Amino acid sequence: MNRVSTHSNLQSIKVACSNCNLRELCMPVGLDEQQLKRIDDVVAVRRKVKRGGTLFRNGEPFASLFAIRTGFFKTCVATEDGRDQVTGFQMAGEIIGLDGIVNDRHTCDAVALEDAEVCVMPFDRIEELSREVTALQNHVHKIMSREIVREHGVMLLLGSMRAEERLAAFLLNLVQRLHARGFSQSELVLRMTREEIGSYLGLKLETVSRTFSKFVEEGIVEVRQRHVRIVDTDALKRIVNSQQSCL
Amino acid sequence: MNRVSTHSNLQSIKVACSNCNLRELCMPVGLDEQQLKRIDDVVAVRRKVKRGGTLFRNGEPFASLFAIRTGFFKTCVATEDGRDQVTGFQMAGEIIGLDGIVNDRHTCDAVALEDAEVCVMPFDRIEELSREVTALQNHVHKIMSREIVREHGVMLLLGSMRAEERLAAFLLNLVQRLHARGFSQSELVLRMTREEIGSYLGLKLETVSRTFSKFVEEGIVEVRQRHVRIVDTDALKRIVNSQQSCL
DNA sequence: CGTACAGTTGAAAAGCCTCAATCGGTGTGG
DNA sequence: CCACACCGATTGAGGCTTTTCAACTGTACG
Repeated sequence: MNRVSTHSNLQSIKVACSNCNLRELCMPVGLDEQQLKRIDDVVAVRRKVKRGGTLFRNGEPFASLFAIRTGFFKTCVATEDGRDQVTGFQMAGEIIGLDGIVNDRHTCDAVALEDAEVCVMPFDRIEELSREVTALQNHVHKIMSREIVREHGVMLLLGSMRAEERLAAFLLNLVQRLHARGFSQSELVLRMTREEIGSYLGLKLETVSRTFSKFVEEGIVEVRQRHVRIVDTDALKRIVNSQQSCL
Repeated sequence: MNRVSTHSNLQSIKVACSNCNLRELCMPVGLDEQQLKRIDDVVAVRRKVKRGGTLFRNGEPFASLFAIRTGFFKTCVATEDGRDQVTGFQMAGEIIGLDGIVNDRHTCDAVALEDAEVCVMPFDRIEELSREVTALQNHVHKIMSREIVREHGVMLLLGSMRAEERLAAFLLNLVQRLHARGFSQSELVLRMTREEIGSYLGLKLETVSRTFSKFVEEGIVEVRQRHVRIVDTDALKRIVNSQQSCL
């Protein structure tokens, strides 16, 4: 099932971006041999996180960015009064921890939704090397900018979409990212609960569940627990761009 | 009224961060004489934008970041179907345009809500110089990370707060940022319409208006058009951290 | 096999939105 | 200088979406 399952159980194995099959996702392209070698040195160690475990927590000192090798994470922020908000779901090849740079402390929690392994990239090493390798510098900037743009999209979703539109947009986004990683365009396994989906989408879990049921009734998707099969992708796309645009 | 109103009308005046009174807001601190000089060279020109004018638009090629010298901006994203979402309000000393880095095109509009002037900072120059001046490199990273963290906060607001909490959080945030720029802690002039506030907060303009009225009734603020005087800051803070936390 | 937890579904309530009318300031032209 | 128009803001009434509370079902795991 998992395309990227060729990792060793040994922590001590030589970690090398240069022959990592996820390189195209988290590293810059078009590097020469020598630059690749140097980038290998950035990734010092890998780290495993069990399902339910945290990669980092709000308030912890920030030292490294993490590239996800396998597994699935959520990041969430919380207020003092206990309310919390999922700010994103991250999968293989994505970079996590950018929030910690500004104050040298993490400002959210990163929780593994399934057993995961990440590449630890000490941020001072990244800064050091990106002073010398222009492509890496540019890449770091693009990754951060991409995260800003992604969050703009979430703000649009939270600020102006109704429940059906939110869930449709969510499913399309997930399946698109999974497809980019070699998975199906129409089938996916949700790694998160209805409550976590709801938190991300600004909805209560009951509303998420009801909206799923509605999609099923309308023949747009098939749902069996966390297994989702998208039957009518175009219908989902139409829902996202609806906005009762009969004007 | 405007603390930073000593700008010249001439475009050709020597632009220098080294003696800009906003330097502490947009540039790194602790630079030596020589580094300051070099940073002066990053800011090539200034640009004026009239009220209602755009600094950049969605789809336009990205080349520069902009540091706001005077004036007030909003940034907004839009869907094809015409719905749009204000993603932020920016004031003097803040950096705008980070969204453009990832695809070399801007992905949102930046609109001046009052006559404004910005420092144009070509991004390739920034990258070039930040390879040599570590403090600048670090600063750029922190600015981007700060934006990511800010957006996390907006997501929390949009995803889990009710109208009163959103408006209270909004007012507290605005007045805090204005205070950091030498303005009053309790009085402010809104540069945006109720509709723009609503768009940012995921509410309709009528709801914003009603919520203002409610705050007035409760003696928390005084409102005369866009002039707002915060009478009871603690009450606003209590509203933000409410979450019917009688648990 | 039973317990715990995730998910579903129903009914009622709350909150926000929509539509509509009105008010108030600002700016313009007669 | 006043009348009018325009735009932003306010307020009311009714409707719709989502939430809340509750009961119940299904699945996973010891």
